[in-house]
Amino acid sequence: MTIDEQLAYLTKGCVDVIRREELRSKLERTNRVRAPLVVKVGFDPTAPDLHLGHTVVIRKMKHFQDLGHTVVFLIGDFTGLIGDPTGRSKTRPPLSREEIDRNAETYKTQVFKLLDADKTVVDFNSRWLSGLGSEGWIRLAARYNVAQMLERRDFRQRYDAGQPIAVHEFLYPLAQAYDSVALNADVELGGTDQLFNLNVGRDIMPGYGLEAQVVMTTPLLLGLDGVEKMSKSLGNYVGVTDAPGEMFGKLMSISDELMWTYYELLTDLSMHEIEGLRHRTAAGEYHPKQAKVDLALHIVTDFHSAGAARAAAGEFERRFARREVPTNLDLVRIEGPADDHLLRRVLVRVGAATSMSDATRKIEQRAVRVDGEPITSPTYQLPPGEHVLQVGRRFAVRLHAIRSSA
RNA sequence: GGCGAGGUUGCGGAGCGGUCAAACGCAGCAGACUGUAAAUCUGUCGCCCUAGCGGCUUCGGAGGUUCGAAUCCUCCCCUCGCCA
Repeated sequence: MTIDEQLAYLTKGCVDVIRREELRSKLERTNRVRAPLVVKVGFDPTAPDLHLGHTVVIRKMKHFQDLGHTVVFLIGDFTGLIGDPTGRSKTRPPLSREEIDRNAETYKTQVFKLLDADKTVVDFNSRWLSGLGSEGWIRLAARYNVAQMLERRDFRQRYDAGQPIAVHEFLYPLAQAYDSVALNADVELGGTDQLFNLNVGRDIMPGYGLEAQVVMTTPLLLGLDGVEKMSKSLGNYVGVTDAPGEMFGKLMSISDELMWTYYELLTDLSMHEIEGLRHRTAAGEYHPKQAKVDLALHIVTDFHSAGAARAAAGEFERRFARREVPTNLDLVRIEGPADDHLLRRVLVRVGAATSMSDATRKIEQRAVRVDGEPITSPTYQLPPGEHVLQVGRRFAVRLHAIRSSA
């Protein structure tokens, strides 16, 4: 790859690149002396449950790794004690060493689906921050001034509004910045919300006799709804540990428009290739559904395998496009007195309905089928034996009904 | 500290003594359609049952007034805006 191609690959999808020329000269130098760049990304030590939104920056790490650079996955176990300022939270209760280690392991199993485990450095910032000492902290704090701190928007707003800003809140960006010093980072990546913190590292490094790091930010990923950012609490997410079929199905539910954003942020395809696909779709040469299937295949392959992705695609086609009964259904035993075989109760029991009322509604809406036959009676009793129960298009199980008087 | 505004069903947001399980929008769920769990349209959207102009529990919390309260009164808790 030429330097220009490397630049394009590394900056694809990024919102800020500060500064592009510096990144270029770092790349030129590294190609010359064959020393990899140190690329640092910080992660919160609290329970990691990653979804595709988090993978945008992780994928960017991968891009650096693809080009032979050293990626440091930095777990902020020390900064976690401070908590990134939100204005509300006080210092957080410290996580125990065991909790931190456990969370780190969870991170690894999820993150190494994208990153190369052998080439990734996992580190903890307590390693240098807890030994910094009072003097070190004072020296560090002396590198920045209040006016600079107030450039951070939430600090500025609170200051202007006369709301309190605790002094320790200023320590967070400084600690994060010091991480860059300790690692002698060439590049720091983060979400757009991290721009200020990343820039602090950039600002203080020269004072420690180091070259300022390049700062790059990745955008927030929109969730499946295409409106809100992807978040677990909003339920519009795809978890990196989601099963292949679920992942595939969720991805097929995004809008045609959002699909192109996902192509940009969730695949390694170049912008040139993506634009090509987009034009062919607009021209009617490439079907939008096929484009979405291909996107889902890419992503499911990344987190599972090509085989699992193909299987998920086949199952999806069979189940939703052709409306056939899915294969490999779970088998649930329904055993008990007649009352337990009331269809509504069964729906709740197997998780197809959230309440008896919900189950009744679904039956009334002709959404419930037993052995392919729509059931419309709210008082339907499941006959003994084996049955396939389908509720709506997305839910199906095999049932084994056994009557007993007890 | 001073002065205001408000807490309603997942979210937003009506209601301001009975016809309120509570308008409307979003999300959700289901149906039709289709190129998919896209889009669009329709229905639904507290809980329970023997399914009915049925029963029960909801409108920050606790009391009270009334035949009857989400709607009025009292106290309490919390949030938010403006001034300092």
